[in-house]
Amino acid sequence: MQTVRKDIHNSDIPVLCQSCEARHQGICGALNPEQLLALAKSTRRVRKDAGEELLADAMPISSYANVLRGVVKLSKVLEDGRQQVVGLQFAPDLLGRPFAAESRVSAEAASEVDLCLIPKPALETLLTQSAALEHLVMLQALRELDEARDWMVTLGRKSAAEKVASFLYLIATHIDPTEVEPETRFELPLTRADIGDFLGLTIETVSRQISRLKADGVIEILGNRHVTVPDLARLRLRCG
Amino acid sequence: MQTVRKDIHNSDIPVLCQSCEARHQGICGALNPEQLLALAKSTRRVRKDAGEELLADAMPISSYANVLRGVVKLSKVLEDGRQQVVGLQFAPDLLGRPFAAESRVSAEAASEVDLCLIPKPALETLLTQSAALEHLVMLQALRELDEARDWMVTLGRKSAAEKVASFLYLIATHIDPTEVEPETRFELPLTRADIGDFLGLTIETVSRQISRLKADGVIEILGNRHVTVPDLARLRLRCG
DNA sequence: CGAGGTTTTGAGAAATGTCAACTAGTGTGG
DNA sequence: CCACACTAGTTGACATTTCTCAAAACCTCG
Repeated sequence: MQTVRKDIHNSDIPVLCQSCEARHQGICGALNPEQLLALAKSTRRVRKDAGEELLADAMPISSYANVLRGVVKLSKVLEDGRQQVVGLQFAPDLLGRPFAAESRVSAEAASEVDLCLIPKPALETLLTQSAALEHLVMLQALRELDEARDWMVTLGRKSAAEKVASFLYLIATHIDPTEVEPETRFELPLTRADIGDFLGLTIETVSRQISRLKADGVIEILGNRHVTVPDLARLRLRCG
Repeated sequence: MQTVRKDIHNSDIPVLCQSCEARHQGICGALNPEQLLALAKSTRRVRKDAGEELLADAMPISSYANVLRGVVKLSKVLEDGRQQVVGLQFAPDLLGRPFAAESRVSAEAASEVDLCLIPKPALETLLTQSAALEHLVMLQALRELDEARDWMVTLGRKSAAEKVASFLYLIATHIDPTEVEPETRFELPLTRADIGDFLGLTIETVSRQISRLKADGVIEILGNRHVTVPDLARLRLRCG
């Protein structure tokens, strides 16, 4: 069987890629061992601290990157400084807009993140060679489109209370890439300011709604960031 | 030269496709004459009136469709009935979520529209055969993602006045698929209720903001739908 | 011309934003 | 290891925006 053969011939697979999330669920899963080996020659693993800028709006892109750990915040800024977070990326998403000379968003490490940098030409060469890879990239784009549209409903039609509940639910269901089940305990990867920019609310309104959820027993909070959700269904009910 | 040859051999191209927008700027441009001919055998042109439902959320999809004329409204509805328009499609967009068994949005003709229906299996067969076609479909998905993210900024961070101005600007720049320049006179393809659902506002707020733009001389309105924008730069300024 | 639906306008209510003060974490240097 | 300083988060009072409900005006179409 193919899958067994693959495991037996694990030595074909670059060491760094062997346990890599991107190979199992991310775009590298589309590559055969030779392609993976060729790609691994030009990739580079880097760790970024929370707050570091990864990609600036309207700046030329030199690299794509697989998100291996942590959360990346994608945002757009109006001339007068108003900011909107337009997406979050979790492992094993591919970071960077394919087939564009420059980014249309800015990307920032929301938490500490590990990235696998892929030089732009390396990925684009592979994309022309592998229809399977291009297909996976398209599927990610379609998934991000679905997520963006879901979020538009939250931004346009939900109350502040529903927005905050929706955000917490989103994090619970996405924070752990290896786990299919939502998490009941997690660290918030975003500051209150970031949450506000994601939800189209002020920092104060976010804080008040979190306090309310806490008072109502829907969530527990330890320190500022550590959240426990005793009953996910109850949180889900608050999402509108 | 390829392009000249193509024009000389126009007889290879199905009659209905010859003047079709989708062949020039849409996804059919990726097909060679044989593929186009094969596809044309199973496509069907239909006209839909404003308000007709084209695709229901969570319903199985049997067809894709090229939008040839008019405006299609994509929307999502919350359990309690709150609605959010998550996108508008203009000619020559492809309607329908590729590689999904069911739609995640509902689609409705916002104005009278002409569609070229493509049976799901026909398009999906072609997609596996033509990397060029899949590439165009991906580019449309990426463009829609960019548009969705732009709109998230409008939904999350703009005032009601800026939202309405942004909407009018969007229509002015997209209503005519053959024209690169924004239009200064056009028919609004959406009712006030639809505009409200697109902007996350009530019908009354939309109306008030339109009245304000009219009073300020930024736009002129004849009847309920016919809009003239004497100075697009002035409208652009109101978009925030 | 009239009926039905759509749009506009007004007045008051509710939600969210703003500004300011206060509190609680977090990290650093003695 | 503790104390201090700094940043992030919370809470309160008030302002502003947007929503809600109601009525009137306006189109569109038969």
